[in-house]
Amino acid sequence: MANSKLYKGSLTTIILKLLNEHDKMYGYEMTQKVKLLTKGELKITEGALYPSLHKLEAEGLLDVEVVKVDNRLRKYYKLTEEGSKETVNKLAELEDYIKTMQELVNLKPSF
Amino acid sequence: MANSKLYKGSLTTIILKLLNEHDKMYGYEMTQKVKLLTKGELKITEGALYPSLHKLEAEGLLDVEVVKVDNRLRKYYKLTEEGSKETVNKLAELEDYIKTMQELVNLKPSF
DNA sequence: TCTTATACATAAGAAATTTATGTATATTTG
DNA sequence: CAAATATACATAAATTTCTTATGTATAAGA
Repeated sequence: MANSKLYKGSLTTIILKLLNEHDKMYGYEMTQKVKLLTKGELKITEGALYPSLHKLEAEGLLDVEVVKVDNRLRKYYKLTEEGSKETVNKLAELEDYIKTMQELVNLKPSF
Repeated sequence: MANSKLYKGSLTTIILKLLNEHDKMYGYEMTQKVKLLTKGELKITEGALYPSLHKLEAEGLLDVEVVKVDNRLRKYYKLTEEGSKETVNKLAELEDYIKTMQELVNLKPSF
């Protein structure tokens, strides 16, 4: 519940990265995966996730396939070709940002 | 003009870090410093910066001192005691976040 | 049976930016 | 010397991107 707040702008990249490695995933699965991978550091809330998925789909970066499992719906998302390209961009962007911020916070009193 | 967009939430930490190393700085100076330090990667816009400085001051994290130089105003900001404490927290928070995100983006197809 | 987990969804509100303007003085450049 | 650029502040409107709060429905576990 604590400080698992996202730095705004990173959620899209997280989604794309997950789908880049997993071929297809559904929303709820993503929330659990991130919780597990980050040991609870990061919590993707459903209120942020589902609208994001819809937006990415509308932009043509994701395709969706609805499947019924155990009498419950699942919406499996996967990257489109355009989505794969955008993933490369977004990951590069994030890594640049991380690098830049890391340099900033590591600056010594001498700068 | 390109992709120098900030991940929302990081500006406050950047300001605090700058003041942690520099004792006192004025707003315009911060924009130039960050541009220089990050080779243009990051651009702190004045529309974001000045309201942030005002907020930090209102919260008691910064003290301000107005000085006239060359017939122009400068507002020098410095950390209060509380501001110094908060700087430690914010930096730790950011480093945690960076670490977590880096682990996420570096995951291999095996995860 | 009650709670928790699974699985989707949306709306209201908040936070933190971007973009667009505005004011004013100083300096550089053609 | 006029015009453009740099310095230095400021605020308002719009946008983006979340959080928080709700809601629906089924399944599983205590």
